[in-house]
Amino acid sequence: MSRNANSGAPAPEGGWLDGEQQRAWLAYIRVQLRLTYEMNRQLQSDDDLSLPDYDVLTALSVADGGLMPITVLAAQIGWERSRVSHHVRRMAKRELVSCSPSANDRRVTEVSLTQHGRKVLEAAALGHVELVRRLFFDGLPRELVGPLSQALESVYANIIAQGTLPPPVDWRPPRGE
Amino acid sequence: MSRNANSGAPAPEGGWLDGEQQRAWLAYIRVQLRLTYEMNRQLQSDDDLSLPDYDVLTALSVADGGLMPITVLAAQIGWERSRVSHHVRRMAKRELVSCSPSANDRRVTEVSLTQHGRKVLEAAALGHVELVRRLFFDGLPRELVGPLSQALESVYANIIAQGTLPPPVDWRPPRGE
DNA sequence: AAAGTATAGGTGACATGTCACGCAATGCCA
DNA sequence: TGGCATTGCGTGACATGTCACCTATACTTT
Repeated sequence: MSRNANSGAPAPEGGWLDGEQQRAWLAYIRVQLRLTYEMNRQLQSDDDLSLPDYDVLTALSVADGGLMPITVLAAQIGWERSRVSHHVRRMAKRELVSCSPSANDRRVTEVSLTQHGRKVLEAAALGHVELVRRLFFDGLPRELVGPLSQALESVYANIIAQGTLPPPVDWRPPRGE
Repeated sequence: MSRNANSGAPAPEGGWLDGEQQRAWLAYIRVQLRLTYEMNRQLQSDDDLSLPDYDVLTALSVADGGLMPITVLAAQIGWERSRVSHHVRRMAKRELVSCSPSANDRRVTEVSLTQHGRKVLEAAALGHVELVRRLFFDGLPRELVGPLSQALESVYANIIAQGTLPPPVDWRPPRGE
């Protein structure tokens, strides 16, 4: 087990991950693949929404005034801007969101939740949350919820720091170190 | 559906997740979205492989004889069979894998790693693992690796039990570990 | 053995995601 | 004020993923 302290050089350099890390990584990948698939499927068949649709609606629903520039939205949900651009156009065609140019800065397109979009989201949230609880939390022992959060939050902070996408607007690195 | 195993009834029934769960879920979603994006991007630009390509190659590389029926492959990596079918056809066009009918059961298509495919995978693995270490494990305190594995393995077992996709062929429900 | 059922896989239409690139509005500065 | 880089987005071409449905082969029953 833990033969090495933290961020020294615990891994076989230039090679693989060590045993413990490999176990964690395999578990992560497996969960990720199936969970994404299942969520997509449930939303699609129950609510006629894709998981990406749902991500967009959720982000907008918690935004101030249910309204957000495309760039900000992209940073919130970790997408490229062009992906957001394509996607909101399609969603606008389905009346889930609407896009309008900002008066302030005329380069900016503000994406907002429509009445219909909000209703669809509220309807979908129930089933989605139920699925998440059933697939994810029903399998997760109570005492591991905290450590899991801590672990993933650490990882997230690191991804923000090291990755190529900009952080969400409200992001601040967790407690000093 | 399964009854609530936690006698404390911590979750608002039919409603949202409780506070701790919400925290875990938000962390999970954030990590998932960005990490997937970054992995895809790195493989694409460094090795001319998509993340799905990599998943397929990896699964085949650990298979007995580097060879696997489509259905088995699909179960291993948590895809639908038709997705695998489409994808391996494209990969075959790029000489990364090859498909041939099984002599045993003539419904079966065996997918196998080509020499070229194996070389490409080996070349890509270095950079990919490096990225995983940098983005994921460099941000993860040593002492949380174990709990994280445990948590995700529990979740995975539950997803297998509750989900719609078949388990991998070598999967057995975890017994006290 | 004929008929019915289950299983492996493929296909076509369509939605989605990515990349490279383009345009227009803005900011900067000599 | 006239360049010139920067920023916010959109677009087109193409790769990818999903669903509904199809065929062929194997298995089971009668």
